Amino acid sequence: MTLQQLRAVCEIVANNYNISRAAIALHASQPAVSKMLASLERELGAGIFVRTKGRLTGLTEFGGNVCLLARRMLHDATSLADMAADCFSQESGHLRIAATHLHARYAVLKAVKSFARAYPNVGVEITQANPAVVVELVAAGETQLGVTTLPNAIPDQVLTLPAHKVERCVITPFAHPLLELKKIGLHEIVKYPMVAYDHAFVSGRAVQEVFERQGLRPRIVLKATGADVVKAAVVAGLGIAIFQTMAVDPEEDKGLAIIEARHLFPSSQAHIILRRGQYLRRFTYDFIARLAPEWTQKKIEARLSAR
Amino acid sequence: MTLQQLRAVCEIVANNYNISRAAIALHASQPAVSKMLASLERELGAGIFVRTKGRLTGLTEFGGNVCLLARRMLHDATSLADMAADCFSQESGHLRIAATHLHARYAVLKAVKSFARAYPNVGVEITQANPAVVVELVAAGETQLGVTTLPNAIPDQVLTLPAHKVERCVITPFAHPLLELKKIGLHEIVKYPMVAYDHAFVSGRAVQEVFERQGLRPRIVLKATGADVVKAAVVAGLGIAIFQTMAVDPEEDKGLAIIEARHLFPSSQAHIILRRGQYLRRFTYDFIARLAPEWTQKKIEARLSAR
DNA sequence: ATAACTTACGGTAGACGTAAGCATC
DNA sequence: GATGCTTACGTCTACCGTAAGTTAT
Repeated sequence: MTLQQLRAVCEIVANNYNISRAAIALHASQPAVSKMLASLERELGAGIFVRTKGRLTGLTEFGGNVCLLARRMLHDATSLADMAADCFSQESGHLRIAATHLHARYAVLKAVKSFARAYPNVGVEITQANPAVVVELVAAGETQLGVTTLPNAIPDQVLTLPAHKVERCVITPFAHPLLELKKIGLHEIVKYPMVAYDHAFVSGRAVQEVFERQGLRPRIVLKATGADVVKAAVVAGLGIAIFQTMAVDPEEDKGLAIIEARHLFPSSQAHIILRRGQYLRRFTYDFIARLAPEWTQKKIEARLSAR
Repeated sequence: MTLQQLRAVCEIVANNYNISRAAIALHASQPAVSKMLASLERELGAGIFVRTKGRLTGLTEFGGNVCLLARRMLHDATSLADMAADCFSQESGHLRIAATHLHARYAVLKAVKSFARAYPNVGVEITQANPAVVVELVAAGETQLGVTTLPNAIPDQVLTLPAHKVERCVITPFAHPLLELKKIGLHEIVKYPMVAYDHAFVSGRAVQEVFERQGLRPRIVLKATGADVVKAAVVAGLGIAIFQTMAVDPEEDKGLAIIEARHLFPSSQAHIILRRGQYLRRFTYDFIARLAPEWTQKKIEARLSAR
């Protein structure tokens, strides 16, 4: 039994039972992967994949178990390599992060800025995805950490550390009637035309529900999917918008006025997602500290070992 | 990184940092093992063992972590092989059991008798050891299961399933005055000379403490370390003895009379010891069922996955 | 015809064992 | 000198890639 053979099995599964694609992912020729699989199945004396009409179409029951154990073994192998890298030069390697668009754009990017200066030899990769996929990527070990609001289902392979809160505010052009008020409420906001996130976005839906619960129907003049588009629309005077406070900066966003509205809209909690049993490089802990200073290495290790 | 390299590391540790012995255990030449280690350390770029004066004397901090992960990976590998063997022919393989002397001699041996008939191609090995070592052997994966009373410390790698109780009785030669009594008590027993287990044995000490607590001092005419010696001494009329009920059989032990005494002496609990995360062959479950019918495969799997 | 897996075959890297070399006790 | 690890070297396996073969869409 070889780690390479197990790698082949996992990669074949990850590529929809297509040996050719798996071969590409493994930087190997297609027959080589075919033989890795064949030799492993011969050694174990049991089929791992279901073959129909000369193609792989699925895992046998046994194959499913193989896959689970193989994944764990391969994760352990990378943990070993990571640990080793930490022993001498802790300053080179790769840090892969999965995050939802907003966190990637602001919280993560801000942390990366200072991190990249401190670790010039660490390559940082940010993958954008929705919350469920972020968690999956971390669970699969594709990325060392994730930053997202929590999706509905959380596999027990991952650990979630609450980080910063996402508060909401109202953004308006300069010189808007709302700016005159001492304290704003939903009824004032709904008087003015509004630029909104598309429904598909979690934050968009959360805001919409607040209005619905009060029986209010804001007049949406534009729906957009990008934060920058929404901002530009507000600056252009198309309407006001409900926005994540973290996503707007008085310095950068000239032409925008910000009205705190955390009392009106639910704040959501950003979480850092880690994979249980994954060895984290020192610089990964450092990165997390830049993202959420309250999560020191000691605290994280305590959480990882507990339960 | 190769599984073989990891095997070498673990075996070197298991053999007191002696590469030569590890080589023998691995059925390989000594230079081969030396090179496995060297190539692994070179690949990882970090020392695993502490070398002083040209010899290995211990693990580095990193090496300790390597060892832990390596062990898990190798366990996973054997689990894979075991699972595979279960897929087609579930009737050949090896079953290794660690047990204390008494359980090995009676409970385990009895189960092995019928098991061996059912699985002629499964080789059974019984290792005798004291409770602490039994648990260690299971924790290390050296044996699939252990049968013993619980030692003081139980590592969390193992799972303990309560099995049969060990009750005590009084054995006497035929035609002994005690046999006339309807119900016996400590005060009656202490009147007669006694053959006893050596103090060193847990069961010997447990019995002795019962008398001491009552301020009674039985007259010990012989101390012996083997159950068979004690029995023979009783038959010979040297005295009576307190014995584990399971260790005496009216059929086999001619010349002995048995008086139940479970109300006088504490009964101890035998436990089946399993390693968490270890894949158990079907025949292993079958063996456990012969040992303790209440522990079905389903119940065991539930316990293994819980916590 | 194309996509996809397997078989065939030749080259090469690396793994292993024997033998020799060094160090320590 | 005995024990124990490393280096050196020759052999040989087995792994990999190229290329051809087979089968289903």
